Amino acid sequence: MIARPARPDHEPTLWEETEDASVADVVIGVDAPDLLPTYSYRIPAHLEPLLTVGTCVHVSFGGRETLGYVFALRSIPATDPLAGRLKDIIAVVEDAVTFNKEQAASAKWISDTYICDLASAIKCIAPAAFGARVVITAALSSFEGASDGLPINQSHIIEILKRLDGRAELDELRKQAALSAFSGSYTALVRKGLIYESRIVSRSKVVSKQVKAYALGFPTAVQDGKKSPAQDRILKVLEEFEQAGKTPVLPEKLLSVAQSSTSALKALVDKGTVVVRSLDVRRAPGPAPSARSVAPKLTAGQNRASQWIAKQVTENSPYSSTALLFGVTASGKTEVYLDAIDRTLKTGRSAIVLVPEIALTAQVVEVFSSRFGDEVAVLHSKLSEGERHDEWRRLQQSKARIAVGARSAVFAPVDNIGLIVVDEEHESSYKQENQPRYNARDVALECARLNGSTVILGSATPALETYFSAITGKSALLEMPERIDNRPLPSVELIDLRDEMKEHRSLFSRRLIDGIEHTLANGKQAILFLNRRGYAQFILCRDCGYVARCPNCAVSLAFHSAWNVLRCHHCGYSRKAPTVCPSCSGTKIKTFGVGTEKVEEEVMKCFPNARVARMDRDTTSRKGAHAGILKRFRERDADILIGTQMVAKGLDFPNVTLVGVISADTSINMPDFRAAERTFQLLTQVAGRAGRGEHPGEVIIQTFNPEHYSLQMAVKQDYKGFYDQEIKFREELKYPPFSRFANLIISDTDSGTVRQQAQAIADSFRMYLPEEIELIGPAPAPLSKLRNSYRWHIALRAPVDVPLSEIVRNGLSNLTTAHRRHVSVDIDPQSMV
DNA sequence: AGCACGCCGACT
DNA sequence: GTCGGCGTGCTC
Repeated sequence: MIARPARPDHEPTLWEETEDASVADVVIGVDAPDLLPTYSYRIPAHLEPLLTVGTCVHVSFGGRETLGYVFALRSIPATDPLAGRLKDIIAVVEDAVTFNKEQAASAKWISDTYICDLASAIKCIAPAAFGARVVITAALSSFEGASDGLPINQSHIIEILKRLDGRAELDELRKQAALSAFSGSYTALVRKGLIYESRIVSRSKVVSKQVKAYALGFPTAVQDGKKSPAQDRILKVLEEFEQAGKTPVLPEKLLSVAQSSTSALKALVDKGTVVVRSLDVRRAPGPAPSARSVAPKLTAGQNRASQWIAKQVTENSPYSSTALLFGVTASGKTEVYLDAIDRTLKTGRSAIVLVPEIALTAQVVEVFSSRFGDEVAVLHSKLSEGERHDEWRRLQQSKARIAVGARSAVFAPVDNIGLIVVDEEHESSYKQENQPRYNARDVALECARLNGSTVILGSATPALETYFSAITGKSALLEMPERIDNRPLPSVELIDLRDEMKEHRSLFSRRLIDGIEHTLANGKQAILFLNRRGYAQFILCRDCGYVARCPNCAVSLAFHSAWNVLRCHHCGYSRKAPTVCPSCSGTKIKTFGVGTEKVEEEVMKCFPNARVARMDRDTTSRKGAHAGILKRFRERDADILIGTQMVAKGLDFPNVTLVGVISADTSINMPDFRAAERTFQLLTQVAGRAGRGEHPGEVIIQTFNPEHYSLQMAVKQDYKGFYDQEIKFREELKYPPFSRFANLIISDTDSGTVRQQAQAIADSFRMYLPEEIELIGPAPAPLSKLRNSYRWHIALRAPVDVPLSEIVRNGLSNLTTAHRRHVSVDIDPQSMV
């Protein structure tokens, strides 16, 4: 692709004064702060037919050349002051991975709402798009006498280029020349014609995987008369596939159906009777779907919900609507999703299904694939580049119309979205914890508004905000209060550890030990839940009180026995665990605060015959590890599954009759207004893993806070009881849903500077903040040092009806650029940590 | 982020 | 005069 130089200062002609100019607003793909969201370029007439929203274009920008993405197309009057200063689009880059019109609107919404630049929002939607680069190659026009009589820097560049055989990529040349003022001298050489440039667009390295596949060649007129039954069988099979429109055929498939060998196939290829073609194959994440399942008869509750949804996706389409599907655990929400998707596909539209954990995607995908086959595509962060590329392309080309995945699947490249399902909508994992800090549930609602789609928010324990919306009429409320087959909810029992500890000091109360013994004796399975990984929360020297702390973060190091290391759960720092105290050389080092590793050790000690599986971040880091552990447990190769919150959500194991919560106190004591809600949700969810089959389940929760209302309500599994109490507290203290928060995090490598900055930023905000917005702080952030940065924070609390993001954005723009660089914003934070 | 532009001192 | 060093501000 050769660039034509854009006219720097073109003179307006009469024609241009009377005609409007076609321009494209382009998002520039360079990583730079303080840029406008888009820059406008003139569209040369010959490129006009190629441009739509999302098209990748090659443009000149700020003296450089980069790629950008068309965000909007419009025409501007010749009288517009910009009109005379616009550059032309240099070229169109075809077949680039991009976004559609609705996604462009989503990106705008994300950048406005969560306060990030448009380019980062687009990076969420089309991450692969930014893999492409403009590569400029510089070549010497002539070797002879090229550098005679030139300024020293210019001849230096020429000499370097000669050494590189007269030709090099510009970046390489710049590096080799090692000149501080490279650009000036280089452009002078280009101007003089001593160096000429050529440009290509380098694409992302991920491409489709192609394999050999076979089809019939020209009509089989040539008969050599010889008998070759194997070849005949191959030809017969190929004819059948051809008629069904399913050629070319993969060799494994062809040979297994035809009962032939490769030699027979090879002979046919040599004769030309069969031809080889290449075929894109899907690098499928996970196993192929098992046999197709059929829709079971819906229960009364499922049916009521499905009827309402059916009405939305068929009659009300394309108007957007939202329903909270409030169904107790094991009430069969998945079946309602399947029914809704089926109806959506029948209207010719597509669907997105969000699940909160990667651990759950495999199970959900399995269920969905067995109903919808290849229509299902999977998207989550643990896919390989190739798998992601393939799934992405299948969705983009509408070969698959159901996208299933974690948070980022809300950006699945599907056209004409009819339905978005957000399963376990209350989960905090839908919130991205780095910039842009979007909540996929809220993005889904906005996306549905833009596409005119129906949204189903499913949960047994809805977020307070969601239930509040439903009962105040902002969305529909579909209730399913009964479990499938009217199975009873599990019985839940609280164990008061204060009493227990007086007589029996152990990780497991006597009641829990009894429970596990019974479960094992009956050939059933148990899940033990503890929301802390590692062996111990920290180690302490009994002689001098030394505690190993992270050098980069303000936290203690956790002890992991499997690797015998101390590890920081925030930054990943790790070092060998000491045997003697580094401070006093004492040997009485003790562990405190139990984690899942310790639970595993104790279980093996107390129940030596039980087969144990453990699932937490440490055992699931390897690709496919989730699926492996769950498969082992499902196939009853393990009796007890120990895990962190990944075992609490959505898993469906009919043989589990006992759930033990080792300690309910970790989440209840969090310094956060959502601590009670989190605790209630987590306990109710984990309790819901018990008794999903024919046998009733029981749940044993150990705690030092048995009176706390979130535990009391979890025992009764009474969401509405919990809601009534919690909503009063929220209203009294003006917490969401009666207000909205924005959290400003100020960070700096120096602890003194960060305090001053936080103070100055708070002062600046106070000057501009409308009266109804309350500024809380500044104060050191609960996690006051993270990855070697000291952190302070400022909380802003606003009434629900003010445009919070806009106000915060104004506040930020009034800061000095030095201050601005140290602030990161979290709109609607999930926690203030 | 990069790159142009402008002002300034050093050297032909 | 001309070159190159570095600070500032803009990028359709």
